Amino acid sequence: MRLSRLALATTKETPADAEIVSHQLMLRAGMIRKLGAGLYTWSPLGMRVLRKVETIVREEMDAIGALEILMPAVQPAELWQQTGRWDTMGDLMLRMTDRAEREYCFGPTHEEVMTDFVKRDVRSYKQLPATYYQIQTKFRDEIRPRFGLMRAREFLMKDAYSFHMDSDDLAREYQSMRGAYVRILDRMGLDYRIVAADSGAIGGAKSEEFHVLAQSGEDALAVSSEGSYAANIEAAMTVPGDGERPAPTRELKKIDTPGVTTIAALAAHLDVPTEATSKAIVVMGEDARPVLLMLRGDHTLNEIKAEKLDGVATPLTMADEATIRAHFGAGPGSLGPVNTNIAVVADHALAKAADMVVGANYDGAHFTGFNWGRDHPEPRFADLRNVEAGDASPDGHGHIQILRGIEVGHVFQLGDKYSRALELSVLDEDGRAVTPQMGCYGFGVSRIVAAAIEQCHDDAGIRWPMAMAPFELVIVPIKADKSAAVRETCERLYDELKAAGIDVAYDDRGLRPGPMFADAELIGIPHRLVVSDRGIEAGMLEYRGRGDAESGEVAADVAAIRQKIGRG
RNA sequence: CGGGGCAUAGCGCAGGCUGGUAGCGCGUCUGCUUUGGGAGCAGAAGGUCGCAGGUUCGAAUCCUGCUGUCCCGACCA
Repeated sequence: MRLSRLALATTKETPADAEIVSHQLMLRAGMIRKLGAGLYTWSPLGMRVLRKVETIVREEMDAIGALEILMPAVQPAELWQQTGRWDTMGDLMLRMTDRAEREYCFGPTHEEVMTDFVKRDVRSYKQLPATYYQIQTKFRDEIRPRFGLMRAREFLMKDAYSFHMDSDDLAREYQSMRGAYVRILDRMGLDYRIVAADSGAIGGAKSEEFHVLAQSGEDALAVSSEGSYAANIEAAMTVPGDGERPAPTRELKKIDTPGVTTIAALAAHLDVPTEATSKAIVVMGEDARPVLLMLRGDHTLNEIKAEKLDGVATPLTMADEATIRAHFGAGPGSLGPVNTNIAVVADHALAKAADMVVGANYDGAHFTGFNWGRDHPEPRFADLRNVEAGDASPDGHGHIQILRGIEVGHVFQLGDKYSRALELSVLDEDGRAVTPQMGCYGFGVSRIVAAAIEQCHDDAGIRWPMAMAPFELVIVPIKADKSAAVRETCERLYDELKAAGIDVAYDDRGLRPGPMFADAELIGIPHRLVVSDRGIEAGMLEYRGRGDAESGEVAADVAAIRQKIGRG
């Protein structure tokens, strides 16, 4: 590609409304332009990157036998009503009405349409298993779109769906798809982790997420320092800990703690470490009565774990102050298990605690010397808290480290949630109707472009991994307008490199060297060749890799160049 | 949806308090000179100051409403 024809639109200045580096660099490099909140146009330069990602994804999907299709972006409401998601999706779904007042949505995902498609054609076990995928634009009306493409409302996603006669075959395909994702990310050369995940609103059993590691990542990942355990912090287990609970040594004693409503203030007031205190959180139960959740003072509640507790309302709802006062006689900050008949669920970390500090259910008072069994019946113990750095790893090897990640892929074993709701049924070998098991597998095509930049950039701009770069190599002429030799050498190299299958850019824009170098670095081309009279006289070109500190040389012929850039 | 910003030339910003000819930098265009890290000189184009009302002789500026957008929170592949 001749850069004079690419409509490059780079800028020196960083747009004011771009917060994270990938958003800033994509705007500066002219890869995308904002149309509205969470809506972006991809420029010719950006499209080159997007297409490279799509190509890798498509190749790996095809390689595991997934079949490409393309479903409508606009979907009738009826299908969504059948699975109940027309109501449960809420405002995330962009809804619209046609001229006949029929209701539609712009698809935020495609389980319903996919299942319906299979239902029309698949009748026999002989037609399964089958895996379909598409690369398509989704729209999710995010409450708060942000960070450019990282959390856009309209985005490009590869979504795949598989159908199976039984869960063993689903598990097999799940592993196959997981392997394809590993190969996709390996080919892209990104540093990533696979973590156990909560399956969230989509439902289903086993699920794992693929995260590109980056400091700006929105997700926290709990990863074992020595073992293989890795989980999204939302789903990461904590280890109960072993040993016996010490015997009580102190009497239950009420103490005045006026104005003390936070753990930090309580610990300071009593001159004890925060882990010697406890915190009480009141959530609504399934029967409209509240449930008291108790954690060690220095721990934080994992709301997903809390929501899954038997007896706790879904979605998790914090009790308001009026409800709390009605049941406890005190406000938040002084709550505890003593003298209540409210159901108590305590985190494992409190199971081995003795002589605890708990709220007294009187404003401005706490108890010290609280002991389970003696001062309150043994509560139900459960895993309620967020895992923290330094915790023992659940797999028994090493401790937990917290990493930040950007979720770019998610694989689920869905089970029969959608096939059952949409009455998909096929006949097995014995002629019995079976509801197929489904898997679904998402991959954020546009998001991974941003994620790659978050992981791969420097002060000068983007440092694409080779597989994602808009061009592999750029030819930069020096004083081309003065030197026929420079022009001829550039043209010859450009033609020969193209013929050799190298994705080469030729900067024929006639700019001064500075802007050409700056643009090449900003848009992140991995290899650069500089053609000048003084090099031509020596039969050499200047070569510099995007990450190199210094320029080197390479002979001015295609074989030498190919060797230099690892394409020999 | 709650809280907080912002909206003036293609981009980044000043001006606003104290109402009176709309400015700066970058970019763009023309000419000449330049050509190894975002050139110099000279000239030029480009703005219903987000929208709608109001106050006023007069509004970018003051008042009211609306819209858009960004940030924090809850939510989320």
